[in-house]
Amino acid sequence: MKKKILIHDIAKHLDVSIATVSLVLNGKAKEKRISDTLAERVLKYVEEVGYKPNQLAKSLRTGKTHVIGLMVEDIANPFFATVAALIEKKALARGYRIIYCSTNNDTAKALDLLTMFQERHVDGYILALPNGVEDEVSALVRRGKALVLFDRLLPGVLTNAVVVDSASGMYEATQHLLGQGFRRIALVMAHSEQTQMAARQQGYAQALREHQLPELVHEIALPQEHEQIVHELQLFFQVQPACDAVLFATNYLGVYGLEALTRLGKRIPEQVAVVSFDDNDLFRLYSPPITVVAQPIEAMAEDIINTLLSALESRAETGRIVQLQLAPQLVVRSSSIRSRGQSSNEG
Amino acid sequence: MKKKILIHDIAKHLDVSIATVSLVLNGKAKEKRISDTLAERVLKYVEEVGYKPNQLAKSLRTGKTHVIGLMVEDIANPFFATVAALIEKKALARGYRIIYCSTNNDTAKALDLLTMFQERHVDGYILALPNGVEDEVSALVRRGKALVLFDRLLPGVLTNAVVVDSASGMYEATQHLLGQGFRRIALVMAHSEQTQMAARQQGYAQALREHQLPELVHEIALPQEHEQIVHELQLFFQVQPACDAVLFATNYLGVYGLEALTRLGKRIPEQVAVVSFDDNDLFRLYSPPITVVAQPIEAMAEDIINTLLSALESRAETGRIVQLQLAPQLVVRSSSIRSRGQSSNEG
DNA sequence: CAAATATGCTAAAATGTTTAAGCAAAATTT
DNA sequence: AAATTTTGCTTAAACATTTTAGCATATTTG
Repeated sequence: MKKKILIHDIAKHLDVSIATVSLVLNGKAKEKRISDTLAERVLKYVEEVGYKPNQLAKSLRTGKTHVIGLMVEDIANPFFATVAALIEKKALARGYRIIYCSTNNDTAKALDLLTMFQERHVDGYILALPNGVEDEVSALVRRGKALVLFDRLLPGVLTNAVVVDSASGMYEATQHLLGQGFRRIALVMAHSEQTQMAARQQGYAQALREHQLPELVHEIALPQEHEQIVHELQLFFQVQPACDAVLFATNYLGVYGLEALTRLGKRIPEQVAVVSFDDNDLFRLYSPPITVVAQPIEAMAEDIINTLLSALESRAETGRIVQLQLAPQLVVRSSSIRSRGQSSNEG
Repeated sequence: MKKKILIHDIAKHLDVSIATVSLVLNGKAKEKRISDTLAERVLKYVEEVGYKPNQLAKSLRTGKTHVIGLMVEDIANPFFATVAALIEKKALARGYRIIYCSTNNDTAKALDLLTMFQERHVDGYILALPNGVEDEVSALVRRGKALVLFDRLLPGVLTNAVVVDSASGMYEATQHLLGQGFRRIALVMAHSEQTQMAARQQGYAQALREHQLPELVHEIALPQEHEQIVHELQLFFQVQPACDAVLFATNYLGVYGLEALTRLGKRIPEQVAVVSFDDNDLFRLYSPPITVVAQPIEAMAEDIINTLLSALESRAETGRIVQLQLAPQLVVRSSSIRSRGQSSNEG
């Protein structure tokens, strides 16, 4: 087992000071007037023996870890998993590592994790949070930490954010159903104060209001057992037989909803038309394919990491706040809704 | 902005030495004969001002970070995402943090990430690796690092591992199809030397051999564009019209496969029966529901973290190697296979 | 009562870097 | 030739802890 090689060993072998080696390695050779010949000798030897500085020591001294903390609702949720995968990839390419955690929408857990991120001295924060952590996040903002919220905002916290325009996405989806002739349109959403949830309901409500139709909202309390939720939805669809279409506010609600409808033997869209927020494999390949409000995941990831990195790099101009609102896209899939006999698979 | 409080500040305020505070905080008060009264005073004041030791300094000094590096193939793959979420949860409960990364089955990226893990001084490694990193992993094992492989082994590397018995899972699945009367059974797998892939093919091959039936294997080269893969599968199913059933070796291949079959308008199971390794929402809710070889994800996560933590804690007995092989479960879903009269939504 | 032991704490080294400040020699200016 | 500037490097402090070795004082033992 070869001993770990230190900067000290490099210096000794080359018969120079530790400082010299460090300066060369950090690209400050010119600035600090280390001669080119020596700088090259150092680099060559470092390469030769494969010396890698101890990151812990480095971080302790500089206060930078090159680690970004990413907090999502649930890493097993395809939306968050995909965003996380993309962010990780883009961050890695820019020299940053990601450490990610799921809050499961639990305020206490989110607080714990925020503390953990601070203990780990993450350089920046990317956060999709439950409500109830406003104070802690405000404190981070006040301390000038690089931070960007995504998916949802935090009421009363003014900081960088990248979100999707949920309201107009849901408005469009509702309009689409109305355009297809549906009149009793239900909305299934998570019981939550989160901003994106509220916006989705708002978009739905507005479209119905414009047609002077009543709202039919069902809120699911979370977290709950899978089986429990499906059961609750089955009951809802039985008690609410009048509804001829349903909107699901998130992809997991859509999945549960399809399961409930399948169990009840309801035919889609003849008995109930279905539209969900968020796309996924199931909706795309289900028969009939499910129309969705798709989020621009790739663009979100790009915007998130860009916003964070520019916040990180421009330590000086602390005032700057970037708030981006991206447009979701209605992906209409069941072309044969309300029309019979069409058996074509559209592209 | 309040200044960060240090152990030094605590010591000064209580008029004791830094060493005393540190010893008390690390539970060595008794051992080092710090009086109970003083120990309590320290703890009380620490609590009062909310002092938290700097983890970087601590790690630098002790060599422990309480961080575990988890490497998966793709965090956006539901199997890995779920395993990751469970491991994270269990690790957190035992005082460890997880930092995870996706290799995308890219050897170079995996090597990079292994280096990154070492630079970050992770205490332990949980790894689902592509081939080609045997030497580096062997080096880690030799250096006595706490490590556990999962999902797949690494040829020639003898160390802790938690895997599923892919061969018998696939054998059972193939037997199931044979029992249903299918005779031209194809296997779609990823082109890869990975042990779990080989085992899956082997299970399939054995079942066919026992019935003296020919193998019909199609290997997909990865990584490749989504669209490209689906297209390739469409071609396969057109060129291979003789096959009456198909096994997919992973969940993402199953998803692509369903997409290809849907586009070709093939009816399942009348024209082609489908079984996939790995479960997911799509297979469960597809109509008809898809039979799968489900992996015991919860048990895997539990075994993985237990194996790792005991490796971490028993630094002494370095010889001990734990290799677990878990049984997958065939979940038969399409009860009506080979029976007619499914009046489905042909619209 | 001297010697040995126990008690309760502290000084300082160690962890592995970065970087501000500074110093001698060489080069340039006056 | 003295003064000044530039060059090329080094010294040592700082980052925030843990932990070994040890030092007084108090207590017990012989």
